[in-house]
Amino acid sequence: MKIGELARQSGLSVHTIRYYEKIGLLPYASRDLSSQRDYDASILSWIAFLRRLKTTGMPIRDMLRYAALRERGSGTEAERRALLKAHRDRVRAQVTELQASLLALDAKIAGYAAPQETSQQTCQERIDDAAHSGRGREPARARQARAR
Amino acid sequence: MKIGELARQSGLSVHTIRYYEKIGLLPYASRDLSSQRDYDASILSWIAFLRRLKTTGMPIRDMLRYAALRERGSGTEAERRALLKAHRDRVRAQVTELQASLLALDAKIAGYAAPQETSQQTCQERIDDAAHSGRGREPARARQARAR
DNA sequence: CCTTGACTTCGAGTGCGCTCGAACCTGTAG
DNA sequence: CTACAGGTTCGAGCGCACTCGAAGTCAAGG
Repeated sequence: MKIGELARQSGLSVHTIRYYEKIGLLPYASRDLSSQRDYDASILSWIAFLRRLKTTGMPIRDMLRYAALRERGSGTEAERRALLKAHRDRVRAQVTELQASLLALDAKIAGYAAPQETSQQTCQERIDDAAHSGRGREPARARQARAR
Repeated sequence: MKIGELARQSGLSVHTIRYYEKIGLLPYASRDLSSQRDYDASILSWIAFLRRLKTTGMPIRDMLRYAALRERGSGTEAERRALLKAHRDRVRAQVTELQASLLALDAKIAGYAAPQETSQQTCQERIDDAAHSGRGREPARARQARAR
């Protein structure tokens, strides 16, 4: 499988695949006669796993640690396992945090009365949301910077 | 409250507070005689809310939209509500995805036998993890780039 | 009077994870 | 033969969200 095909099948861009190889996330791919990368389909499951790590928020430098252990092969299982366990714990904590935030968001949304369903405006400011409590400050100041 | 105190109480750095004001996430703070920012304690709940949005992965440009609506005051409730609902849906989807990933991680970890508890090395490679399946590729290539 | 420390503005720098473009090579189809 | 679709390497650039440093102001304490 050449790089374009792998890109199609894996969902990574060709650029990203080469980038991943360069930094060591993907093993150095063997090249054919004209030095084009030739991939085995088995790489797909590794990429899928990398995607899992990525979507769960693992930084690349940690994926690199795992990838290096994998490259080293057997004898590194305990370490890989420990790495994943630590990551799993972080993900669990993150899920817990997100769930708490969901409750907070639900409450906040409920605070903004229903839009058509019941009434138009009720007790929004009871939840918090009081931006204008201060004195008359500079009204028309430029005050934008980046904010693209 | 001066900026240093707000930094202490909010957990943001002084630099970040000024940055947030500059881009419009925090309202322009009134200044005292020597043009030092003077904050009302009520800003703390707004910062706490911003933190919620941030920890749930909302990009700053979206927080800016919300902040702008808040600044405009009443009449923007429906829009704010819609914004939060859309965000909540994304967070929910993310939680679902993370939970699926947790299952995958659990399975992967289980694949790496127990470290002391049962045996030392069992059926790791059945799960996937076969880095070395190819031909003899360049063994000692430089191949590091960034990877800080 | 002088130091200290907290504040001010401004613009530049950082770390991450890509993303892109330039310049070049190669195999196949028309 | 030529065009073209793919591939190659290399280094530069980008978007995000800060983070920092320089140079200056100001009020209170010794």
